[in-house]
Amino acid sequence: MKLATWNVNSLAVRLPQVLDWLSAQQPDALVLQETKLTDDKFPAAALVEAGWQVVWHGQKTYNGVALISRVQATEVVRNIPGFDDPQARVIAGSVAGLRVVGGYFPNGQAPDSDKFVYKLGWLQALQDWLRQELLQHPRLVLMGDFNIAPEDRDVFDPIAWAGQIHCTPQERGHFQALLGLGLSDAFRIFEQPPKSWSWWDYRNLAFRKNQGLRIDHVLVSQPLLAGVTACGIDKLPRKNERPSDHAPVWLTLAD
DNA sequence: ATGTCACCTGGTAGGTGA
Repeated sequence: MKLATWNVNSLAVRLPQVLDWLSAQQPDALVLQETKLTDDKFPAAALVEAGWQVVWHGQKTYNGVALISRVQATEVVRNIPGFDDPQARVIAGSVAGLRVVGGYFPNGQAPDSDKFVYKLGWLQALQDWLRQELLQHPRLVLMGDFNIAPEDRDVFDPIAWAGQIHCTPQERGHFQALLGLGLSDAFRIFEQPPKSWSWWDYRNLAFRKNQGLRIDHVLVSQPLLAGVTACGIDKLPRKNERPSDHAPVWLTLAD
């Protein structure tokens, strides 16, 4: 079984690349972030035509998430239950015996900004919800654009980024709190090449210089841990014409 | 190098967010 997450930075622009990637990789589920489409503009027909099922949760201009799967997702949840959020950042559904939670975590902009306050509140609400969700659905995968680099080895220049957004102790504390729920960072189950990133700024020739961050993650619950067979970052789409600034992160599980 | 990209409003650019 294969699962993946990809921040596409506008599905209107990246739909052809998503269709190509689905065709090549044949995942059981792919969660998208930053679709940047209202629900009425979502390209469901094109995905269904290609043989996929999809549920989505969007808004105007910003954010927006989707869950694409070979089998129709059930028990679909949009946003964090009980957390009143005007921003479309979460979609969850049950696929092939797994609870799949896709999230576009707030960026936070800067540690002294209002957006950072929102980010921390959102992270707390996510944690509180997932604690309950794991009781209902022990076989759970949380994946998406976390906008958190968990450790210094996830940052191309940890000295320059120390205390900056994505790297603050508060954000990293929240990441650890998610692990404390019994989740594991699938990427770190395996030996990985050093300087593995999932995002490279469009500016500064960052991809060419491999100056990036690992901020897109796949976390698996304890009952799934022993069945994880591989996890990686697919840099190929980042080399496309008109790429997203993020690369897909994928996971394989024994059936 | 504050060097890009995507989207909005409202207009043939400027602002916002990432």
